[in-house]
Amino acid sequence: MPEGHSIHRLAHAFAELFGGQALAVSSPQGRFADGAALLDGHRLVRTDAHGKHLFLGFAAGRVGEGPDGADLRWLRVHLGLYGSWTFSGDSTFSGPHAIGAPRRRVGEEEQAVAGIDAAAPGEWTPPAPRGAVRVRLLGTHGVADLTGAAACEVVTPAEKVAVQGRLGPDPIRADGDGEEFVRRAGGRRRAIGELLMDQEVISGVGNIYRSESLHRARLHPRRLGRDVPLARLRALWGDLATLMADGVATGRIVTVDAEHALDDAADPEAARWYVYHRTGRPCLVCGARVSETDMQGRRVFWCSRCQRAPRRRT
DNA sequence: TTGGAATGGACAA
DNA sequence: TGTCCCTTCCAAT
Repeated sequence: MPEGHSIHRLAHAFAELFGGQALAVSSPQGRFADGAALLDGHRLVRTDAHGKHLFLGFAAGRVGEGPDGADLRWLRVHLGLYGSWTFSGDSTFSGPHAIGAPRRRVGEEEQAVAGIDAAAPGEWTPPAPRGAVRVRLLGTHGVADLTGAAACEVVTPAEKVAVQGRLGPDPIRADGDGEEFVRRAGGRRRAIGELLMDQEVISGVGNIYRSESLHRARLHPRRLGRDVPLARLRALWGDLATLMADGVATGRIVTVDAEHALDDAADPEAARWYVYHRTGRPCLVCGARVSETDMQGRRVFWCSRCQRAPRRRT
């Protein structure tokens, strides 16, 4: 799935494209029909993102049926590994684009959906759903279709709070607390490569940011949390905050500093990432071959020279 | 035509 | 630890 930066971009996109509008909510696929009925005709009034969870807040009352009230109905969406949102709309919509599509090809960007021309306002009609669309949100000028999500449900404000309470600090959020990350990761007997992927320790980090931030920090993925000095954990948090904020701004994960970027036509990924999906290729910093191993069912990459292996414990 | 793999995670044993 | 779920799409048959 897209990592945390994409979810924050989605929260911004929904606020810009649909904020304040009463939306027609449906489930073309049918598997979310009950949830869609709870939201249909309600105004989207808030959006939020925490880690990889997207929250869309709808006013409790339908338009014209009494006050909105303080209570919101939140649509909680977790894209999982293959979920995606696809947007399209008229010429006043910010162009048809998909955010968070499954990235079959590594390095693929958020891309415009081909073959859809922007229509003038009033002449636009929503396209037929493509694929198994779990939820369709239809506004005045555009539509957003959700497919493949691992989680999609309507929750109460209290339930939203409960979900967030289980999540670790998010480096992208204003309330993201680096010291909380240090507390949750420091002293732990688990590998730092596992801790970074544990959403209760830090939320929003995915498989690319994991390998890349550890390389930038010169930390081996198997180094135990308790063996990482607190100052280096703080630095790791700070670097992730910078990298992920950049990801929110650009929609791309780019972790290679300019001084290390290669202009190699045979290896276009070389300009973006130090080690991710670069097994056997030279490290951009030292030239040693990039290594790969499995860590809890996911691939993790590192440079065997820049990131020294921890001493074995028995 | 089939089958992995893809930037996750919940749950059972 | 393993299993399962959700969808897409390209490489290998």
